[in-house]
Amino acid sequence: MRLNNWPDLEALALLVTVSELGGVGRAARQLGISQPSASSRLRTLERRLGVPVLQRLPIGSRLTAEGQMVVDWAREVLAAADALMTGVTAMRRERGAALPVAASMTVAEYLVPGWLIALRPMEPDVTVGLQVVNSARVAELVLSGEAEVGFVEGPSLPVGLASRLVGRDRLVVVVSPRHPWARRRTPLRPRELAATPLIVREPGSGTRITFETVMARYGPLAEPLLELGSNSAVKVALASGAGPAVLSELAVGDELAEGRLVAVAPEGVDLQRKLRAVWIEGRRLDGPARSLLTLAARGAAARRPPGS
Amino acid sequence: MRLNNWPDLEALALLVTVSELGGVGRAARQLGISQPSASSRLRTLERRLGVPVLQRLPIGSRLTAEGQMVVDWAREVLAAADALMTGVTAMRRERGAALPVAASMTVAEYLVPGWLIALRPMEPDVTVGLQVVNSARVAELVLSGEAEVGFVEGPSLPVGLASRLVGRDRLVVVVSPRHPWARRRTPLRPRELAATPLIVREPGSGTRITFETVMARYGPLAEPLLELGSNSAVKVALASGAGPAVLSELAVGDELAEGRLVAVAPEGVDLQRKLRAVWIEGRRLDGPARSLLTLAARGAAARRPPGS
DNA sequence: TCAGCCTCATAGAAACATCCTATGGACCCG
DNA sequence: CGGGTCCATAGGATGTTTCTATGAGGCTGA
Repeated sequence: MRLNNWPDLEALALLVTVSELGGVGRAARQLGISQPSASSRLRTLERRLGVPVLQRLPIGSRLTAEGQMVVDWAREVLAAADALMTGVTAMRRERGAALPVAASMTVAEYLVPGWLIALRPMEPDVTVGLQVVNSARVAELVLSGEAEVGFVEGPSLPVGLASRLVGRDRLVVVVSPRHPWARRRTPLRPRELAATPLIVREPGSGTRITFETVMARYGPLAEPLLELGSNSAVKVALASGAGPAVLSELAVGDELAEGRLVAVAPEGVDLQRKLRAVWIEGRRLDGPARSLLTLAARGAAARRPPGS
Repeated sequence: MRLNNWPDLEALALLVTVSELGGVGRAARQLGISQPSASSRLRTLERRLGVPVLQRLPIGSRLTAEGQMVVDWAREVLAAADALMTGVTAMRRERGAALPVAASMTVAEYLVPGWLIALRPMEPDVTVGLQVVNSARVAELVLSGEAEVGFVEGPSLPVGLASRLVGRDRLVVVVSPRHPWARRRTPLRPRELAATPLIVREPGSGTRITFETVMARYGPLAEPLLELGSNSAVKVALASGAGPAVLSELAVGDELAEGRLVAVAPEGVDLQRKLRAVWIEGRRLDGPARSLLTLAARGAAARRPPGS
């Protein structure tokens, strides 16, 4: 992760806008900067990338073939940055949010920003506040009224709360492709898994609790190999070849799809868990809260696995 | 897509490094900048985000809970930016690349950067050159020796080329959740699909050719509603509610999972296609080319759908 | 108890990039 | 050939980042 030579997100956003509007000046106007400023920024970007991305014509500007690719990649970067900023903005509002939300870490990290981005065009004036806490505390916050909607993971559902399924998640045992388990032919027995020191999330996290609850009947768990405070810290440890880890499928979906990590399914163990929206029982949600729930549930419908 | 207030990628990379090394000064040293510079940049980042992310202690710095989230989100942003820069860097090298590669657009856009990032630690000194062209031209470039390895999509495989499966992809018919088809209960008949004007990629693209080849037997296709030059341009059109589009599943995986787009499967039509690495028949690949193929094939194994 | 070593923060000057307004060159159209 | 579009360049103001040098605080071991 070297520091230098990262592209400038504002320049990328400008380029994307140029590709949509077909002109440097038009894009500048839309983004509220002057045309020469846009022109110069795009030139700087091109120099930095080392590839011409724009074909300047007297009637506007079109992308080169390379520019096409850059724009598509840039959209991914900007989408991730938008998720970051949306999440941070929601976390910043402690008081005074029109829609206070509490979510457990995995849901907050991987799902909430997407929902908020989708919510924005539907409810442009609503400020959402986000508290990231463990599932037990989510329930407390919702019951006390400090959060209007909560999102929890894991098996238990406190009384007094109504809930709706917003997604399913599965804990997966993953190893680096270089790890011996990546090539094992014999199935992984639950007892062997229980006896193996693992890289896990910190105590109290939903991921950890779910795993320990499910594994309880297969005997005592070995001491963790390593305890880390976030999903991505676990992934970093995995990347350097360290032992098996337990993570949410949401956290490692891309890595599994691209073969950067390998999942080892323990035989006969159901590590699926439900992700639920919760609110005070009997209370009728309306307005922004209702919109948010609809969005969240829509994702659940799409994500439902074929066999269930 | 407003211009202002995007986070600074260099600052995010710095924060991620701090989280890994546990200290501002240590991170600065690793990134080759001075410690006060790092300190000031992090302060600017915090002010911009509006949330304290670091707990400064006399023995180092630890992340706050918010900082943990920010770091995890930032890793996603930086991964996307890394893919962009890796792709652009590979495209820039016209001549003199130790490993010249040609790829069709979908493969180049969604898979090649990941492979190159994974290849980097294995072959640190190898410069990869990337040409993004349509599948027919990929075959030409490989046969003429201008590319050592090629990646193609689609049904046809020219003679004289050996190939290896590196992934499967499926074309999907997608609509926005607001489109009538998102709620249709009756199955989509191939003939109705053929008769519907669609948003499609430009003629000559692998996506378009595959679709037209498969649909040929269901009667003549309606004139396209819109022809666009890149996957993400199609997605933008979809987002504003426009009619059905045909895209690669690779391009819309996230949108489907999050419910931002809805897939409508045409009844009984197999839109799956194979993604293949190709090279000159009889030639034995070794060195970096072999490593690249191994990486690509590894992804294919992980991505193989359960039923095949 | 205190020197030495670590941590991060602050100060001030130099370098750099971006911003703007104003202008110029190229093209199209009536 | 004027008037509209487009993008590029020039020049000066502004703001940010960079560096080196120094300060404040805490741990550690003599």
